[in-house]
Order: sequence, then C-alpha cells, then structure tokens
Amino acid sequence: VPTFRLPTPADFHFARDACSYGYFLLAPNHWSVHDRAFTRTFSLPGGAAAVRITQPRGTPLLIFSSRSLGGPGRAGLTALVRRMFRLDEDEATIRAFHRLDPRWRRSGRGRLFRSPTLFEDVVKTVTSCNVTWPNTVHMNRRLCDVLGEPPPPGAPLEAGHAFPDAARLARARPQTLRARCRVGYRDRRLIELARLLDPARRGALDQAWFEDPATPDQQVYDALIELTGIGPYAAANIMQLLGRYSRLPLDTEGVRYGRTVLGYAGSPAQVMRQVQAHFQPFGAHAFRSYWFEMWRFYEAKHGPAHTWERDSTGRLFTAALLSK
DNA sequence: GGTAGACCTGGACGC
DNA sequence: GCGTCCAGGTCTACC
Repeated sequence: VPTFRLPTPADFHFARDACSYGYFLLAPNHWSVHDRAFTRTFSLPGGAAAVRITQPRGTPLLIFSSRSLGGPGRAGLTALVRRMFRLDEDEATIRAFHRLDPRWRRSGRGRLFRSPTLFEDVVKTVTSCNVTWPNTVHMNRRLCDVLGEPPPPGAPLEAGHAFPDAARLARARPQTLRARCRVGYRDRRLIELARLLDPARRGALDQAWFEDPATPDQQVYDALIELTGIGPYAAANIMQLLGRYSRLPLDTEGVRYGRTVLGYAGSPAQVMRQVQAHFQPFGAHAFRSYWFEMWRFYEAKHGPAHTWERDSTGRLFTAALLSK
C-alpha cells in the first residue's frame, strides 16, 4: 500500500510540531515550506523507501511511500513516524505541562520533534557538540550521503539517502568518518556509540530500559554520562529526546539566552545555575518551557519555523543569531 | 572537588 | 588565495 493514513492527537499541529526542534533541518529530514510536506528516506525491512508526509487540514497524517510496503514494512514505518512526531505522548501529560506553564495552553504547543530512532538522536546530539550549526548540518548530510541507504528509483528529488543505521555505522572505519563525513575527532566515539546501540551486537545497551518511563531519570543520566562523547550537555539533551524533560541541556547558546534575555550575569557556570533555577518551577516539564521560550524568540525574528528553508534560514539558525 | 589545554572543522577576518 | 584566529562540548591530566 503506497499511501496510508495515521490519526494524530487533537493537540497535534503538523507544521508547527514537525518543525519544533532543530533536528527537522538535519539530513535526511527535509521540510518543504511550500507544500508543508515532510520527506525523508527510511531504511525499512525489504529496503529503503522515500516517504512523504502531509496533513491536510482536519485529517489524519497522509503517508505516501515511494514503493509498496508489505505489512511489516508499514508497521515499521508507522512506529518510526509515531516516534518522530511523539504521537504516543499522552494528551494528559501535555495538559499537565500546560497547567504548570499556561503560556502554551491556548496554542496547545507541547510536542517536540525528534528522530525516528534513539541511535539517530544520539548521533545528532554528538554531531551538534563543539561545532557551529552549519557544521552540524554538514556532518549529518555527509553521514547520510556516504553511509546511508540510497533512495529507491523514482523517489522524489528532495529524498536523499537514509540515515545510516547503527549496524552500518558500527562497521565504518574511523578514517572514512573523518575524511569523508568530516566528523573530526568524533570518529571513534561515533563508532563506539553505534556498537553500543546496535541491538544485534553482544554487549549492546538495553534501549528499552532507557525508553521505559519506570526507569528513574537519575539512572538514565548516570548511564548516559558514562558513554564516550556524552557529557552533561549531551546527556541532558538525549534525556529530553527520550521524553525526560526535567534537566536543561545548557550550552553556550543557553548561557547567551540567560545573559541577553533573562538578564543574568557571571561566569558561564554561574549563568547556567541561574537559568536552571529560573526554569525549576516547571519541574518535570522544565525543558519544554525553556525550549518553547527560546523557540518563540527565534520565531519572532525569523518567522514560524515551518517557513524556514533548510538551505537558507535553516543554515543561519545558530547561536550567533541571538546576538544579532 | 575544580580546571587548563587539546581535540577538529568550517567560517570569518586580515593581508 | 593564503594564513591566522575563533566557536563549540568533552576528555584527559593535573591540581
């Protein structure tokens, strides 16, 4: 079946929620401003499929695949799309967030975009550390082009290669990652993370344990910070990507926001502590309050994120933006 | 317990 | 063009 429908929660707003976190601008994701369509190639059982997703007003998501999917292919794709758009997040949880932070109640904003897999979220987090945004954009593009499965014949032009899965990245040579994907010193760290996140490998991490809401936040944080290339910022960011919003991943951009918008002063570490304290009243939802507040700030300058072209505004979207 | 310096890349800047 | 400097988290070594 090349096209099928997927119902969404009542609060879900496709253009707004697909474009609610910077990763929507990173390959293999592609957002078409003109068509309000999300396109990317997925590696699925039976091979790659280029997938285009739209949501005409008042209807379920319309999911078009460039090739026929069997039952397992369709089920697999559905699970990946649900994870990306966080369709499984309970509406009651969103309401609880709005009770704590009523600024977003009227619009219903609450869901954040993420990757279809934890592995891709981890790689995107590591490739966003210690680099400027255009470099992150470049690394993700190269990882897909060099290691990802190509789109099947007849796929839409904007559908590039899929994101490489953990097994593929785990087999890559450090020199390949460094020379062709331009990831620099992250080469070995990425390979080691891929080995830990490839479920087929002995000694792989138990991803279900990380995703399980019953696992305490502190234990998840402690486990993440043990991993190579994952420090306090990356661990907190992976936690929000796992739906654990109590910690703020504070980078230099967060510090800049603390200084210029919230008016805090002092060393970076002092400003970080003040920003943490500022958002503490939002408790288990702190990251959403922090992020939507910053996002609103960007959107006030550049218009709604769903109008950002990946190759123009989307490239400018960087820490330096706040100082302009 | 905290912190100085190295790690890489791409972009900005000076010549 | 070509060289130099800088931004950006994490890690290691050293207090």
